[in-house]
Amino acid sequence: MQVAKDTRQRGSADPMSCEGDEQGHPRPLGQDRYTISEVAEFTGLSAHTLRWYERIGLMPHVDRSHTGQRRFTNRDLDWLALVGKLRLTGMPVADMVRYAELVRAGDHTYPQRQALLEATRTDVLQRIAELQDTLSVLDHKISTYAGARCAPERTA
Amino acid sequence: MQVAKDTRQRGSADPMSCEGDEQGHPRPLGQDRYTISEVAEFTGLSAHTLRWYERIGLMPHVDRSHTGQRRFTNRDLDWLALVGKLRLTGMPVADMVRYAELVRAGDHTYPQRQALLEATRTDVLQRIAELQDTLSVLDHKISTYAGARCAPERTA
DNA sequence: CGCTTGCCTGGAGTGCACTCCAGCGTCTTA
DNA sequence: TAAGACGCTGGAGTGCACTCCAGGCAAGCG
Repeated sequence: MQVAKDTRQRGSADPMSCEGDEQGHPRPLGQDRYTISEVAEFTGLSAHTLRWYERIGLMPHVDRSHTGQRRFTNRDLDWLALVGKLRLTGMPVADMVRYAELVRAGDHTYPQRQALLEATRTDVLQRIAELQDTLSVLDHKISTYAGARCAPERTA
Repeated sequence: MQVAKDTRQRGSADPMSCEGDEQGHPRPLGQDRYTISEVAEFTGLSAHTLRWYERIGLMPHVDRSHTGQRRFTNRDLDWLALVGKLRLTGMPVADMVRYAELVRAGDHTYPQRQALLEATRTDVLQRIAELQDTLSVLDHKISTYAGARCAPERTA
């Protein structure tokens, strides 16, 4: 399990790549091969989590050094950035795995991927609306407390 | 554990109450004493969850009928509505319990409650910003898929 | 050469927020 | 008054998303 030569260098972030063209990371190093701990520090995920993501298929298979250590590319970093965004939306990991599978399956899954993202988009819009609603509730209560003239409600 | 007479009727939602004056529920029944299943249907929480909320101190102690069954009031419904909102913000249940404790502790905790809500508010604002950021990423990717002219990225 | 540091693996453990169960009592409608 | 729906309790179980562990390579250094 630790003999996978350092093969092809997967041309770094070419500006026309489709998965992972988000907004160009600060690119912590000029390099295109990061160790797991570099990626951990950079993404805020733990090394454990990164390995786990790979195990469950949420990462495309990551390159290995000649001794079997993971070497992440800029493309991997971009993918992780997308995953991070999707995670913020509350999308379950299983759904992200499904999306990753579609990506792995090839170009012919474009329509499904688009549909999935559009569903997510709808979701996000709704969540934003909910939060704004919540915000107004909070503001209301805060102003009540600010003008602290309020009957003792439920306190015996 | 099942002898708690139907005592005081805790004057229903008087318009100046401090906890739970959000936006007036559709008030499913004209009554002020609801069974657990009514509340479950109304809030979307399960009866299990309602009992659990009470156990962990997230509900003020709920009235009981003469046979020990729970009888929720409009005020309880209002409280649950607030809890629902806070839950949407991703606030951990433990924090909501802390807030509930402050409410139980009496009026002198107004400043802490206000601080807690303001922290939550900041949180919510940040989360909205994140989601809007995510939204723009999604829109970008969706439009990429829509104009489906995109190189075969990571698919062998 | 030995030591430290970093990384590897499969599998077990954790924390959160429920969710369900067994076994029992109560209420309602026929 | 009998049947079936509803409610009660403490405690065990579930699903998710990590998080940690033991035991073991491998590279760099004094």
